[in-house]
Order: sequence, then structure tokens, then C-alpha cells
Amino acid sequence: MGITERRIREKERKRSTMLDAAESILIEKGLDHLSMEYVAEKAEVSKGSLYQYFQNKNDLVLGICYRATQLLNNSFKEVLESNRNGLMLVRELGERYLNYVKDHPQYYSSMKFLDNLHSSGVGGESDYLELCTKNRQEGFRLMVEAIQRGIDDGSIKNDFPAEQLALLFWSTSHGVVTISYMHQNYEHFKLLERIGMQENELFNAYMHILGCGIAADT
Amino acid sequence: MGITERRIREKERKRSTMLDAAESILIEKGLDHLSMEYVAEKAEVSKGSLYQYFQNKNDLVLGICYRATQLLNNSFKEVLESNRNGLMLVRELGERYLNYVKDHPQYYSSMKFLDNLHSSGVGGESDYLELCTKNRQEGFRLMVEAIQRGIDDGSIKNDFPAEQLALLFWSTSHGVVTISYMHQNYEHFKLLERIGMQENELFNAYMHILGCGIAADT
DNA sequence: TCATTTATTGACTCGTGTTCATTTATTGGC
DNA sequence: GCCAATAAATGAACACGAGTCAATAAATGA
Repeated sequence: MGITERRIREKERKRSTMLDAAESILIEKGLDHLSMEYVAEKAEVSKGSLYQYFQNKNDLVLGICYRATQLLNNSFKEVLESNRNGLMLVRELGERYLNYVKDHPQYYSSMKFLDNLHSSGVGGESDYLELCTKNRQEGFRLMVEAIQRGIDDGSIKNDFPAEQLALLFWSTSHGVVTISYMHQNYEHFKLLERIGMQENELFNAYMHILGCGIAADT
Repeated sequence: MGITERRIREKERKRSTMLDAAESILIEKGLDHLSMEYVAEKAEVSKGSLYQYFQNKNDLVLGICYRATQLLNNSFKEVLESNRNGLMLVRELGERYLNYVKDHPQYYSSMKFLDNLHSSGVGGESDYLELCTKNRQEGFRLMVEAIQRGIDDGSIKNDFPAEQLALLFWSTSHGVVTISYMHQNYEHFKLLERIGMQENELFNAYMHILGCGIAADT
């Protein structure tokens, strides 16, 4: 049956169009100003149609988040294909994360949205929710792998299990990246300027401090 | 005129009652389920009355955030009254921050709300917004002071200016505390369990890593 | 060609933030 | 104690956006 297959492809294409519309709104107006009405208008469909492709608004935003996590994970996987030592890999992961936020702030905001859902109980039904959560776990797993390789190759000290170091790296880098994000996207956020710090200095300092903490003694 | 003074006091008392109501809702239901209607009901006033005391919903939530930042800053100030060395002070600040989130999750959620406003442009008019922002800056300043004292007394190395270290400590600890918050408040967040980590281990590991990074060589 | 299934639509409901004309309470002067 | 003036409280009314659904249009296959 080629027809039902084409139907499915068509449906996926339309869903993608709608996500494109939502994404462009996210870029130009931000999550606060993303309404189903506006997405429908941009995608040139009716509001009702949106609900044939997404269970609700959360689901739609998580649809973008799914793209976001896919892209980030793919970038991380690339890093792990290199055969540098583990510490270098970790550094590279951090750098990629930072650049990712800079290049795709709309994706980052969708990931913040996911985190909010995670920390405030469930947010209604959404098929994408599970997919996003899985992707995030996969991303974390990639960090664990990088660190484990570092422990194995001796570039990272083994004071802590790889998972625990990964969690620390995950959470702290999240904090640093958030600062960077605010600096990029919020006019009135002048913290970096106020303390006379360049943005890349922030990351370098972070990696320096972290490096001292986790690098094996040479 | 004792009467206008009493009026002002009365007004402040009522405002406080309303904030109490809002806070109790925040505790039992969370920010997502905080509606002006519900706050009015809890505070035993009409919905319209709320708007005589708060400019809008954001303002009300930021009213709670004001309490939150006051409490946290006072706790930080206490720490700085001690005359331990700077590194110990920094550690104590982190520990207090962690306990604060554990003891007052509703305050933490209001501070997250403030951060969201900060990173998504302004959120309408609110007198409390400025007050909260000021308080946050003051909190940051206290961190800078602790670190500066550490640099001065030699317990913290001077690779970076105090402000930059403070920003790193600020942002990274925020990330770690967020994990802890999710672990406390979100049933399905089992990351720590999954990697076989106790909650206090997370903080200790964080301080250990950070300590290696910033402590002066002994 | 036509019955059946699938997709699309926009008017509708419903919840919630916000406003405002009206009502009620408080004050100060007589 | 009474009355005008001021302040506070109220809830009906409005705005806006999420989500629903009966009606309509399009696509399919016999």
C-alpha cells in the first residue's frame, strides 16, 4: 500500500511545517508570545488543524524540544568519535554546548521548557515528552562516556564514579550556559559587563576551574 | 497624623496576608496552579482587592520573590559575620543555599520565576521587580565579598578576579541546587537514584571539585 | 459515480488575568 | 450624631488564549 505510506509521509511533512512555524515564532518573539493561534496563522492552517498533529500546546513545544535534543546529541556524538583523551572530549562537549546555545537560542528555550515540566510535575499528555526525556538521558549518557574514557585513559582522576562527575559537569555547565544565554538574549542583563568579563572568558574560567578539579595530576 | 500612618501599616499588613495566602498555595500546589482567584479565596478577599495591593500577577509572585531574596541574603550576611577564612565562607554559602532550597522550595520557585522574567525580557510593570533584582545583585555582592576575603587571606588562589570567581560559583551552584530541587520536588526525577548517588554526596562532590579548582595550593 | 473514510475548519466553551462602575466603609468637620 | 468627601472592596464584565466539536471539504476505492 503506497498510499498509506505517502499519507504518513505527508502527515509528517505537515507536522514539520507547523514546527517550523512555531520555531520561527520562538526565534522572533520568544516562548511567552507563542500562541496556538499565531502558530496556525504562520503555518497557514486553522487552529483546529494543529490539534490533529499535536496533542496540545505543550506537545507542540516539546516537538521543537525534540529537534533541539536531537541536534545537540548528534553534535555530542560527533565529539565522541574523535580519539582525543577524555578530558579533551569533556572540554569539547562543554564548548559545543555553549556554541549550541548561542546558535540556537530557540532550542535552548525549548529545553528549558522541558526542564520546567520535569521540575513541576507532569504537563499533560504528550508523546514528545517521552522522546525528549529519552534524548536528554542519551545526552547525559554521552557525557558519562566521555568522562569514563577520561578515567580509563588517565586524563581524569578517579575520585568519583564517571556518572557522578558527569552529573556535576552537566549541572554546572548548565548554570554557566544559562548566564551566557541571558547575556545573549536579554538586553538588560549586564552582569558580565558590570564585572568586566568577556563571554568567552567565562567559559574558559569555568573549564579552568573544572579542569583543576577533575584533571588527573600530571 | 497618626491615622495615615496606621492606614499605611494596615495596608502593609493586608498585603502581607495576601502574600501569605499566595505562599501557601505555592507550597501546596506550585506556581502553575497559582491563580489570582485562588489567592483571593485563600486570603478571604475579592479578586479585585488583590489588584489594589499588587499591580498584576507577576507583581504578586515577585512579592514572594522579594521575601525569598531577603531571607537568602540575610542568611548570607550571617555567614559573612564569621571570621573564618574565605574558602570556608564560600563553602558555607553554598551549603546554606542548598539548605535554603530544601527548606523553602516555594521561595526557590519564585526566584526561578524572577530568572525567567530576566531572561525573557520584561514581564509587565512591577515595583517588586526592581526590588528583587536589587536583592539578587546584593546576594551576588556578598559572594564576591566572601571570595575577595579568601583571596586576601590566601585561602583562595588569585588566578581570577573575585567577581569572576563569584559569577562562576553563582552559576555553577545554581545548576547543582537545581538538581537537588528537582530531586526533592519531582516524583519522577530519579537521576540521582539511577546513578546511585545520595543528595549530600552531590554537594560534597561539587565542593570538592570546586575546592580543587579555587583553593590556593597549601 | 458515489459511499466511506480522513482532514480541515472556525465558531464555541471554558478558564483566567485584568478592569471598572458600583457599593460599602472610613474619615474629618459641624 | 449627621453628612459630605475620600478610600477601600466588590463582583460583573471584558480580553485573550487553550482546547473542543459539529459541520464541511477532500481523498479514496469500489
